[in-house]
Amino acid sequence: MSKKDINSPRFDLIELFFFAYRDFTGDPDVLLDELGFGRAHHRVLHFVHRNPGIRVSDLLDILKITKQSLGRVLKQLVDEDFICQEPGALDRRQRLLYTTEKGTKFCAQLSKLQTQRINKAISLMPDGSDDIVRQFLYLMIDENDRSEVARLIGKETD
Amino acid sequence: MSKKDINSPRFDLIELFFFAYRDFTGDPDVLLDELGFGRAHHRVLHFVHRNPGIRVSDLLDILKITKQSLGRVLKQLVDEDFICQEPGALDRRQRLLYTTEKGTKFCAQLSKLQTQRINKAISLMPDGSDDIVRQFLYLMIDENDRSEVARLIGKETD
DNA sequence: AAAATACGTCAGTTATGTTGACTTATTTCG
DNA sequence: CGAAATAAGTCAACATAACTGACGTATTTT
Repeated sequence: MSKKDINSPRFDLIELFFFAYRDFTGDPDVLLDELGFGRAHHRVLHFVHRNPGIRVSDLLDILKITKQSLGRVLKQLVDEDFICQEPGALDRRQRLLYTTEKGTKFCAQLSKLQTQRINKAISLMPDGSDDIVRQFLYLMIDENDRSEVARLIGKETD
Repeated sequence: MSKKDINSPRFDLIELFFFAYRDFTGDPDVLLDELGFGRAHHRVLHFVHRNPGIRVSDLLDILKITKQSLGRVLKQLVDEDFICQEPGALDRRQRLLYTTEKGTKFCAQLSKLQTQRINKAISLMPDGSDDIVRQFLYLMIDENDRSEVARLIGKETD
């Protein structure tokens, strides 16, 4: 059996994933910090921006946190006019979530930073690499959740 | 200009990265929880295992956390016999860190879970995909830190 | 002998998550 | 119609893992 057989731990990929994700999430941290926000705010803002009119309970499903945790950061984002709430037209118990203009602009700033990092990386790689990377990240997700994620990211954005 | 030009935010990769990393780190959480440990313990244990005899200050550099934060989890890992400390032979101020047999075994369990997830994903992808993925993750790291990471992951493990 | 270094520790704070219990408004269903 | 279910919010208490700042101790360097 060879030294690097099928059961060898993939320390390289494990560690690269750790460092890459840390720096990837580190970019927005600076801007968030200036507004007194953290990563929790970023996640909420991002998924509201990407899913305008999302219900609170669906946002909880995506983020997999509790109502109370979400409540705290959501309240701050609403108070500081990054997110607004509208009662549902069909079901008025719902408080559908939207980013305000301020929220949308800030969100664009944050995703621009992350996109720049991604584009710089991809630009140094062979053609078609982005598809490979996309496929890898998709397959790293729990099998049960893949279809829901596919639905989420399948949105057109303009 | 096309609808998806060079400046379009890469929402798909941004979100895939988020979900993939969450599930990737979620695997070990179950085992860690049984021992009353968290992800902080995992990171410390992992990097000590991969860098036997590492100095505390070098571990701090890798993890980019404070001495006080490390101190808490390290103390628990030492108290519960997952990590041991030896005074440096040349400089006795140092407390060089090693995993105990117990720590080594537990570490192997954790990286096995993560390796399985990686191998399952890679096995469904074209040949050579792992090199592309490795390259991508490497290029996502801050340029300044890449050489140090390269040194870290370049280790032979058996 | 003094200064620098490696490490540890005490005290207090913050961000983000948790559980459990309860309220209010609204919709659904027998 | 009235009871039950649902969507959302809130209060309180707690856990984890990070942070800052200050200080102590052993050891090495200058």
